[in-house]
Amino acid sequence: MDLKKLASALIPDTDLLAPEKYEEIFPPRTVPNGAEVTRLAPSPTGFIHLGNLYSALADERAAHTTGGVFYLRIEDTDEKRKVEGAVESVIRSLKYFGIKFDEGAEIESPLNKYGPYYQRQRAKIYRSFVKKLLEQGLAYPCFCTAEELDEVRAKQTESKETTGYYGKYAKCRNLTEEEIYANLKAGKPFVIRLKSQGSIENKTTFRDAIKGDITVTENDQDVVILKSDGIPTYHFAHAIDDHFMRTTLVIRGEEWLSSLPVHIELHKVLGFKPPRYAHTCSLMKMDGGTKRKLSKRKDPELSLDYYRKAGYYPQAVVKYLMTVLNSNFEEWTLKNPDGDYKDFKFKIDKMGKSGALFDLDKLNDTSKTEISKLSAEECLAFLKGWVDEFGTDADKAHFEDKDYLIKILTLIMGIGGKKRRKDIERAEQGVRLLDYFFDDTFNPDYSYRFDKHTVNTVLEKFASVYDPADDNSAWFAKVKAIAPEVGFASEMSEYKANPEAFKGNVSDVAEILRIAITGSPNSPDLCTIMNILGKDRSVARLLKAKI
RNA sequence: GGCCCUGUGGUCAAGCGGUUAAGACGGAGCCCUCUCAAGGCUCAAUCCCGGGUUCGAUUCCCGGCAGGGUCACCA
Repeated sequence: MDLKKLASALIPDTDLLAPEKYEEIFPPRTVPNGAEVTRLAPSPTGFIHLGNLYSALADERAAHTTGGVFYLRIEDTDEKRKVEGAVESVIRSLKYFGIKFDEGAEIESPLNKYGPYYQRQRAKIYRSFVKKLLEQGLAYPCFCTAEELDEVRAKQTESKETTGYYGKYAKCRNLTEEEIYANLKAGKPFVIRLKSQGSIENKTTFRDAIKGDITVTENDQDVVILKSDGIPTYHFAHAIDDHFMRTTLVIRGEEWLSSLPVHIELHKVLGFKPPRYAHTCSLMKMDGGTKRKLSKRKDPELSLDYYRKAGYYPQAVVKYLMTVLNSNFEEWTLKNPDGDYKDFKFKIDKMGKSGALFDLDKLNDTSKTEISKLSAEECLAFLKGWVDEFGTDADKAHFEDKDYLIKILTLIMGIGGKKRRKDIERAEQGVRLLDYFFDDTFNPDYSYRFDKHTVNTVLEKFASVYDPADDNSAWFAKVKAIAPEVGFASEMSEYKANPEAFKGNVSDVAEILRIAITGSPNSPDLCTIMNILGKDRSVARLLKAKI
């Protein structure tokens, strides 16, 4: 068979570059020794999720802790999946979490020398290599229809054989020259398949950067490398792109592990040295007693928008992910509470080998801790950012008064005190903590644990003696002074020694006042709250709260 | 089902043949305290099972079992 002629008939393009040319066009990168070149290669579905962020963070850290390059490539080989604006959305979302690319699709950079970074725009490159494989007899056209393939698969499943296009099932593998040209003449659509040289009898070990040594069986499937629309499949594009973009470390989800044999064979037939691979485990979730992979259809928490809407502090999400990525990160954080996570020595081989259950409690704790380290101004800026996008009209109006909010936040965050408070976990919840400082959102629940007389006496008495000029101890002295008037103990020690003798104690007096002022039995320092509210509003609230 | 990956407290996990089996989150309790939050202290809780190898296995080997992934002209 004249393979050269066949290759030209199948790939009639007249403007293809010789495959060897690409080695010159995309020369090895000049990066320091040991530097990793990594990439994030999403398909442009527009849905960027936690798994992408997780992977992107690993890529970004692997590249930047070694002085390497992290780039963005768009895997748009599947026309059906394309969504408008998806690429910008990926970049924007990752940027929100502090992850930036050095080069790639839609990235302004002088480094963009290995593009184009959209696979559809790389069709010529792929086709040049497919043609070469055809000429070498390492690939062949296949005219099987989807129906035929389905039929074969059904039969294989029924007889419990391995499904796929291989061995005796590879019908088109041995088509004669006449048959091929006849099919071509008849205008039948075709795909190009790899003529696999492997056998499942041969097993080798392969070193994965995360999983360590794994057993791989040679590929014997005649996988499709070029689809009938002339665009390559993921497998083929991966081999070509990661070779010519000079990727050193391919970090991807472990769902790719099973197609590793295909990728190894592809690199082999193309004459490329494979990159190193790191297969990460998936983020899992507990569902009805068993673990399962986080799913974008079922789990809203997989979407990054979920975290933005809930108002998680972006850096906290990143830090949480870092603890999942490298468990010794947490220990490092404890030693370097104010350290930049970028100073941590990320190691790809420290990544966990088993799928981690996504731990919302831990994320919450991380977010709370991160927010507690902010200055009042930083916290205000963060909350305002959330309010601008997701807040109510009342929230937006409240956020006009910057000075007032700074006072409130200084109190809520415990700034100036011995220890920071950790009341704000997320913006969505933190903004609600502000409600009682504004009359329009003050929504008290006057459920007192004491009788009418006691409550009203406390309220009236305190309203009459309250003076905003009082410092904390003067304020508290007044609270204590009221206690005996309603039969409460004014000293805790006194009460504890003889609880039967009193109806209550100072803390109960404070509770009544607190409910009146804030609408809730729990709050930060009441004296300061009243001070922030001012005398008129404080007194008004005390009197309004009578029953 | 075939193939591959994984298996230490409720969760994330250190651990690389001999340890009282770290730490963090969560839980319980105590202290502090005008409540809450924070903080401090304390406690409970783990090596999937069965065989080997070995003086000794959580660590090594084999076999089960369990969980996960994957079997497309999707990535």
